[in-house]
Amino acid sequence: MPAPHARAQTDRATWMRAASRTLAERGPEGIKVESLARELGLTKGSFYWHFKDRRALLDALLADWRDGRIADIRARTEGPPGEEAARLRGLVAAYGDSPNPRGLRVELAIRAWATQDAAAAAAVQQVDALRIECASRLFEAAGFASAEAADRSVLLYACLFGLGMMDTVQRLPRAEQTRQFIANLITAR
Amino acid sequence: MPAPHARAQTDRATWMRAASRTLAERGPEGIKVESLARELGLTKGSFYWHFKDRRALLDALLADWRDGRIADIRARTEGPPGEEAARLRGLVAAYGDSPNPRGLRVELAIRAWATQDAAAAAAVQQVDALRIECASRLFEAAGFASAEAADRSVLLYACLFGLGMMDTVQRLPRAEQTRQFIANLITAR
DNA sequence: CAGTATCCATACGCTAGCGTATGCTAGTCG
DNA sequence: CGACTAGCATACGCTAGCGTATGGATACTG
Repeated sequence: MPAPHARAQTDRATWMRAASRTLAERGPEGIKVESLARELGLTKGSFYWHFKDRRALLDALLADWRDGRIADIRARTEGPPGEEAARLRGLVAAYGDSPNPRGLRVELAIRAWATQDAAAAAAVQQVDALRIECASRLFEAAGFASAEAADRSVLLYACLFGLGMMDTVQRLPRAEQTRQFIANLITAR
Repeated sequence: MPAPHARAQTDRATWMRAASRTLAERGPEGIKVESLARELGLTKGSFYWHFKDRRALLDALLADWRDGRIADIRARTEGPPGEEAARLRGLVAAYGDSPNPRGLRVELAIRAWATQDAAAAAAVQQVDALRIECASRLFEAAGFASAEAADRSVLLYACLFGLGMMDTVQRLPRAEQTRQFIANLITAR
């Protein structure tokens, strides 16, 4: 019976997608079972069939986000040797591409959430640790010593999230040049 | 009748202080009239005498924060000429001093709030604009051209907030060295 | 085609929290 | 000493939202 299982996964994923959108737009407190149901044209009956309770949905969101981030980091940083410089450039440019894309909004929402929620904090911590580790390897391949490579990795992600929180600045005309300047400072010897 | 007026201000301020603590610890959604009342050993009767409604408390918090930040920036960056270098060092070291102090937690809570609330966004925007402006002047006094001074100011605050969001990294043993490394990169020629 | 599992709707109880209406008390003032 | 006000308490109505209980439909299975 592959069909029922597949359908169950699909509809559960539908709830998750709606919740993820809401997380980006209104934060975790904005994720309400009955609101999602209205939005999807369903009822709570469906929700409580797919999830034990509201918390289970939140935990599933966190797990999905964490796994997705981990896969993304690996994809961006691992690979055949000799292309570390290109991967580093790609990493630095990754989030800067579009202003406040969905991924960044979710990221910021979860990081804010992490200050109040242990599970969110744990997810953030795992993702951060791996990010620093993988980025450090690229910096080391670029010729930086171990300690400085780690420092620059921290700097990279701090700037990423920090700039994401400064909407005003992000919309300034010089925003693109500022991002370029910062990117150079991060990677420059 | 100076006494009644003074007392009214005092008790209003009591509500505000409690709300500010809650804002730092649980975010704006955590600020609930009846919770605060329990915490203060009072009742809603008192609250609704001092504030029109819950939103009035939130707006008052935002106004207080904005005014406080503006005063703080001015105090840190303005003054007699010739001491710009010292003031710049002080500015860079300001938030880095203690890990996640109350001020930073409030800051992050309000910035997260600003993604969903127009009033919070406006407050953040005003504060950001003045910060960039004042910090830029210090960088210019340090010899940087106008555009680069602005870029470095953005970088400074982005790192500040970004590092504040990375609790994990903040608690690492090398955290202090990392902060130093970043501070140097921000101010170095 | 009877049985069973899947998926969702309906209907209910319950709590937290906002806001209001009104009462009570202690000062203040004429 | 009566009237008035400031400051708070008490009690109420109301809504949003969580979770549960139960019924119904659809589709697959033997």
